[in-house]
Amino acid sequence: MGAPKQKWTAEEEAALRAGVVKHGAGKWRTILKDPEFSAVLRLRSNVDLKDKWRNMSVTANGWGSREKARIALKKSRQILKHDDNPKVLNTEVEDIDHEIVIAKPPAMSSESLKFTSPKRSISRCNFGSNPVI
DNA sequence: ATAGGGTTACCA
DNA sequence: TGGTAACCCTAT
Repeated sequence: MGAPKQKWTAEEEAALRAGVVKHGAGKWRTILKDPEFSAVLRLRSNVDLKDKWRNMSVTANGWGSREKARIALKKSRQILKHDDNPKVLNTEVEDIDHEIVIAKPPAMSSESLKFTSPKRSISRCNFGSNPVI
């Protein structure tokens, strides 16, 4: 009956950040196995790490909040049937910069004396390799 | 084991 | 009452 919800503390967030910066995102199991982080993330699970990282990335981003979650929640607060989506023409690609070097959803404590990246602004080097016409 | 989705609880 | 944070379950 004791389940007062485990609120994440700065220590946990720091360990999570360090783990992702050291090993990389998606390697929760490895991070959790690390004795250094396991000291703090000892009661945490791989799912918890992913959950926190997920919530953090979404909350500290362009989304005023977890709008996606909020919308899905506000929209119908319950999973709708698969409902067939006409799926008109869609030539848009998902893009998405894949992992690697994509860490640090929140802000840094006090470092980065060069890159002043307030958030994650992965400016692509322009892929439209279309040299004139 | 990892990623995604959905649900619940707590706080403002 | 609303929004945010966390936890559990399912699928890949």
